[in-house]
Amino acid sequence: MRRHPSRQSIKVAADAAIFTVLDGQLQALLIQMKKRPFTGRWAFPGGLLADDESSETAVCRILSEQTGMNRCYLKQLAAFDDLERDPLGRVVSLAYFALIPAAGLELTTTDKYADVRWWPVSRLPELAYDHKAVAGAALDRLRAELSRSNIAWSVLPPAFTLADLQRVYEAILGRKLDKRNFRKKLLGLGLVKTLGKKAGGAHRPAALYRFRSRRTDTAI
Amino acid sequence: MRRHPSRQSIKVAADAAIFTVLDGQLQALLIQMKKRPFTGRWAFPGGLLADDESSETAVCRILSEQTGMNRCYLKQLAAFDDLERDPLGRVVSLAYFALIPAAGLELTTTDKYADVRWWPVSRLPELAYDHKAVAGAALDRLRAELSRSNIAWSVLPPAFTLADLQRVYEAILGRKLDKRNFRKKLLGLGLVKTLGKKAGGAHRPAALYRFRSRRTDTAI
DNA sequence: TCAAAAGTGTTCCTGTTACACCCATGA
DNA sequence: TCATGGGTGTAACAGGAACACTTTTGA
Repeated sequence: MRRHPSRQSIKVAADAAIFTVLDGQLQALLIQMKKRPFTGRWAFPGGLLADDESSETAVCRILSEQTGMNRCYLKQLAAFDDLERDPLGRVVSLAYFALIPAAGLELTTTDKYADVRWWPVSRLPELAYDHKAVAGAALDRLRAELSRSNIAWSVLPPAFTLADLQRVYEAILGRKLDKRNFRKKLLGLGLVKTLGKKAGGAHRPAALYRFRSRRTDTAI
Repeated sequence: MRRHPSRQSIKVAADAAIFTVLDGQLQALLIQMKKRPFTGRWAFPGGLLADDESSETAVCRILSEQTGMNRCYLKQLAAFDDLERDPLGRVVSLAYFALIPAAGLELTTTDKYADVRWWPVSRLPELAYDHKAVAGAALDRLRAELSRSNIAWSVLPPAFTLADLQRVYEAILGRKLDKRNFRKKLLGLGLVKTLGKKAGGAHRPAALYRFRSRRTDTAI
């Protein structure tokens, strides 16, 4: 029996698990809650959808409001719908994830939140709602995408060295990679193209590369 | 600005893309709509969540009501939330998918629907809502799961031959597989265990196998 | 004895891993 | 001249794909 569908009182929210590579570490963008019952806890940015908004539109608006972040390419992660995930009422959350460059992003939040900042994923604080599960799923997915797509591109500037790229991979995967194998594979994929030389630090300059295609596509 | 969240009027539904292998073909379970504007069109079983139901509970209830199907192990596919996906109002759909045995399932629907039946995925009728996109995503996912998990188990009886298993793989993937490679790989995985002999048809009897573990787990 | 499906190995190719040394530069 | 990070090749291995004949049975 369908039970009073016209009186359904479930709300729909969107949450965003945003990652970057900063200081050689994979980091996640979290906001600190003010309102009860999660006062002081950290959470992924998120909020309810407007009636005339798709979840993807909503998550972009919410990110802009709660973190100061604009423009991003998000992918849908999953729906989270445990009955008890929000103690204040029944809310189904559509979670998105993305990898973005931290450089040039000025983090600012509203007075509804106490703070916004990057947290290394290896040392996340206690999270509100069911965001620990969201974080786990997003991390798994991000790592899976890394080998299946060119998602790493989104975290790098237009020109970069292969060592830069390798550091991004290592930060996301959380383990060291072999330099020769990494270069062989990446160059073999033909996704990057060499440019000139880098006036590098105090040592031998590294070759600079750029991506052949700039879009973050699924499946190489 | 969050726009009147307390007055949000989005509804949440769950849809189920159920597949089986029947007559050597991959088939999908569809119901035929009566109500406008999709009168006569076919759709995946689905409906609104009750307030106290998780989407997974809801999809099981809905399947039981609309198709007569009980007990199933569903996996979440994705959320579909185009603003225009339901012409009667804003409905976000959480789509699930599963592979089940057709044998022993008596298909029955309610008077809200005109019919329920299996349709070969190679010749699906025109679908209601955005169910064409749901079907595409479910098929992609089903095929991906096939090589990553033991999902094929759910479509087979307790005892089966390797030829049976191969036919299931071929039906789902939509292409022929090499017999020797298939057997080598499957036996190498150590997921199946031999039993006795089959009093097969008019020819050499095939060895029977059973699954070592009966549960449909992700990742072999 | 024949028709039909069951069963069986090897070779090739490709992609992944492990591994150590020389090069170019600025300080 | 030296410290530092940049850059390079090869051998072993594993997994996937192609490919054809013999075996067992009931009719």
